[in-house]
Amino acid sequence: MIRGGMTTSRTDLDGEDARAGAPDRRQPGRLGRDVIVDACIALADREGAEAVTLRRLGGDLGADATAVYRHFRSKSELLGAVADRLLARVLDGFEPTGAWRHDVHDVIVRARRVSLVHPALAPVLAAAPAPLPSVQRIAEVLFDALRLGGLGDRHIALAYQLLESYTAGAASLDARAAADEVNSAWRVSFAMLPADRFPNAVAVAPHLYRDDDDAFEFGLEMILDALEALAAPWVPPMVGTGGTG
Amino acid sequence: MIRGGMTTSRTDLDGEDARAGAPDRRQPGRLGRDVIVDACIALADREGAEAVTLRRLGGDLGADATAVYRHFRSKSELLGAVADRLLARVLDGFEPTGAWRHDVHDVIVRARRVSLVHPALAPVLAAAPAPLPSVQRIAEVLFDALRLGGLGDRHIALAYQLLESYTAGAASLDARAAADEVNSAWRVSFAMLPADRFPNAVAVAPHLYRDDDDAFEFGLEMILDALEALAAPWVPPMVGTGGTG
DNA sequence: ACCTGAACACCGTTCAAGT
DNA sequence: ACCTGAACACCGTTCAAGT
Repeated sequence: MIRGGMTTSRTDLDGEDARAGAPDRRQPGRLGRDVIVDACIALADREGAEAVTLRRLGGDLGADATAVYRHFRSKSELLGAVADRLLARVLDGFEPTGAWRHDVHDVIVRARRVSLVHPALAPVLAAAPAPLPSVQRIAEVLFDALRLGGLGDRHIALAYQLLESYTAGAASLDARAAADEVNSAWRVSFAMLPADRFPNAVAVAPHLYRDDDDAFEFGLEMILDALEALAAPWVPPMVGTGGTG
Repeated sequence: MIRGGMTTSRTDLDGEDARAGAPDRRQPGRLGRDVIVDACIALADREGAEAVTLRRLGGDLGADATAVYRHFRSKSELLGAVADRLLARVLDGFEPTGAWRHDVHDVIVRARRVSLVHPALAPVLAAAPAPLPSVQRIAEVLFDALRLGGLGDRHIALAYQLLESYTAGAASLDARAAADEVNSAWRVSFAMLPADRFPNAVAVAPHLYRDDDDAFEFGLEMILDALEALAAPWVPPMVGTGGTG
């Protein structure tokens, strides 16, 4: 039974925009949401996401494990605040150039980079009851670029969901390969299949799970190609000039 | 410390291909891998993936919670076997038509369908030390279709990873919206943003997170379009015939 | 050869009690 | 107003002991 009911829709997460003005008026070092979120990120960076337990966190903060409950309603609300803070970095220093394809590429690659460093992030985003403030800001930038690309509202929405799914999926699959030896284990596993029943797998294996960044880049370009063609299907045929690899 | 060392590469999972011949020579109803996997799936279908604990499973099987350890080295090995069994359904009744685009579409949609019913599946797949047997069979079918589409080995590998990422990402994002009220909560959240700072979000919101299947279909068609263009960039321009919606 | 049962080392969360 | 500490109801896993 969830307490449910009066959540209204003021996002429940208090985005607080990092807009200078007095982020936390307490003695420095005392608890407060920001300090807890900081400790969370530090702990995750230091020992991995699975080390983030309330007891460990309490230890790092010099407080009881349950002290966090004075500032967050649950662990998942805390993780939402953490994800929001991390995702805010995606747009740090981003300036739209007006070249829509370049801008979409840039934002997506930045988002992927953050997701790769914090693989536990994607599930938290998906589990949130409403889009995090930082996700909304990223989405707005992407919407804008896609509109500049010539897409209508409906296609913008669909294109955004495509980019979102691809980025989330790639990040969660690539996260596994952090050790990088997993990728080669998967590749070898395909390579060693019986060639009579798996002829294609054996042939393709050498190219499988090689460089995650290259593979992501390839997929992103495919998606951008398709979106470009969707916006401008009358593009001239370009006969004669060289094909692709 | 993982026991590590002599795993060699015989996949560690004993795919057992469901090839008729004596799947389990014990008294019917006695433990054995198959019976445990069955109970796992039944339990997950009945009460959701988070209900699958060894204690609950032991209860359902009329055995002690730790009895599973006589047949699986760990819970994650068990979940691997469960995922393998579920994914085997993807190719049930599939017959390649030779029309590559249709075949890829068909297999991906089937995979998505299975993933949607069992949202916990994707993380298990990604976490596996080697590709599950059923994943290898699905991959072989996709490789074959992509080759028919005119792609070379390297592009087949990259296209496969693109499809894999997209399908996994979409499934994990859509899984959240099982209740369907989450989708509209996200949509409303975008719609209610201040129009001056989020003009595009407000305009796009009505089309966002509408129908997961439609959105997935759109993205898949985009990807297939791009792959088709990659294989045959010399396609005639098709002037005059109607554009897209 | 297979299973049990107690135990270990953890979890997130609640709530009365402290200051 | 904020924090503590004990307690609750769980986890996955190990291992000696049973049959």
